[in-house]
Amino acid sequence: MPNPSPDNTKLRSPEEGDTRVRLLHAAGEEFSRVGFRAANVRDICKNAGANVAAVKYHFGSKEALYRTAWEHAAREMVTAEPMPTLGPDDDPAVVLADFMAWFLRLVLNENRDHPCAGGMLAHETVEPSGGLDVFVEHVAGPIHAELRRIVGAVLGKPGSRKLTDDLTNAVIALCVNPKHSHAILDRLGHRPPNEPAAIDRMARRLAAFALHGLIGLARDEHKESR
Amino acid sequence: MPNPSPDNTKLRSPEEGDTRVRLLHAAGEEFSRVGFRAANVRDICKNAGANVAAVKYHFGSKEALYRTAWEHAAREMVTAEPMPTLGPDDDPAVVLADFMAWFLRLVLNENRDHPCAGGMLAHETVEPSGGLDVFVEHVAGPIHAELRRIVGAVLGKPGSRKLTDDLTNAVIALCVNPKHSHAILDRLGHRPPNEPAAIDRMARRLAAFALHGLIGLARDEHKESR
DNA sequence: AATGTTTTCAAACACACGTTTAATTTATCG
DNA sequence: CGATAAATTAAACGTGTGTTTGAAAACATT
Repeated sequence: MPNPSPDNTKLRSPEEGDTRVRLLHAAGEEFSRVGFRAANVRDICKNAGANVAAVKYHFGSKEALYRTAWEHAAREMVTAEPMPTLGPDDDPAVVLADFMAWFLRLVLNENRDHPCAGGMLAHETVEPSGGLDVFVEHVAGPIHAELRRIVGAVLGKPGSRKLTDDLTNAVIALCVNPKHSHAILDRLGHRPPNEPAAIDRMARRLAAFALHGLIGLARDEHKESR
Repeated sequence: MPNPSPDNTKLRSPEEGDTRVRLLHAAGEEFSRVGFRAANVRDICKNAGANVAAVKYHFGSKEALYRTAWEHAAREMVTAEPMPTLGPDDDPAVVLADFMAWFLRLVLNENRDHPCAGGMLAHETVEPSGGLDVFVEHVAGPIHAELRRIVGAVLGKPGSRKLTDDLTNAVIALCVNPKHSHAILDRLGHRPPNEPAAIDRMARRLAAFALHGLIGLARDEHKESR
């Protein structure tokens, strides 16, 4: 048996698997930067100050290392900051604004609590190689579900399923696009913000935009149906 | 001199460079599917019914082939259907809706006039390798500029630069996200539409959403400033 | 037909990269 | 200390892949 540290994902004690942890860090950075396929095991090991064979010894293969890095990243993303949820007495409009600000921070504020997840996700979206399932189950799924509830509450009366879905996705689009289209926006001279204050300003704007859109649309539907 | 067909990009006569054209087609498909790095010259040549050496002979290298395929794709994207523009007597709201419908068709309706551009763009966004510059100059740039004019007109009074930029990007986000997040939406059970009718329905919804958002925000600004 | 040019082809080259091996060092423990 | 296990290392292996070569085929021109 080549892998004598059979634990699942995270380091147990801060000491165990020193090189294992370093490898996981370096791997996260590299996978996040260039994606699974383009990532280079030798480079990862060099950055981790480890030998090439270490990845086989500690993880088994490049792919296993990738999966582990993904679990790591997904967990970081979820635990970094709690997701706002809609309580029974909350004003849906306020919660929506909070939610969008939180979401935008999650997406844009890459350098802090979850340095790899964003980049890994971007690559995984375009070139799925397994990590997406982990991500959807632990991150995207819960986010989507809660946001859908909030959007539904803002819309008021039930409304069609498809409409709520489309609008939920629209709100997501607003928050996610600044990151997704980063490379293009850059070349167009509109670099997305990265300091918390600027992110918050943008979030407020987008929330206002979304709110007006949602309640306006709800009014239209209502008018139409009577 | 190894490349005796020195024309810039497109086929002149339907006969010239038969294998050259076949190569360009196959390359477009493959690059669109898996991106530059993961694309395989041998596979491309096999699908084109050409020899491996053909890519060197006709284009010079894999990278040159990629650039040529990109120019091809960008041109297809631009010429497929004319972009709606805002004339002096047009209603900005109507033009915005038209524009968004056009944009959404451009993005989602992959299988028709520009089968490769969408996929190539997606990969290029995540892993830039040169094609992005071509794309931004010929496609993204003009689209962004015109949409910015339209958004400005909908907003009415000048308004801050940054606000107009953010909102332009917001509208773009609404149109582009269904494609970008395709893999995730799929796993969540919300497959984006691909038949023209469904695309149009979605476009109308998103346009209404955006319109309410824009004029609502413009009202807020106005109120705030007096 | 002869000659020169353009195009195609099978084979091989060169190198990057994931993986593996076998030996060496380091840690653990009776 | 000495023995067993764990961890690390340098070197090599095998394969995938972009590129190149040199010759043959197809084509054009006189």
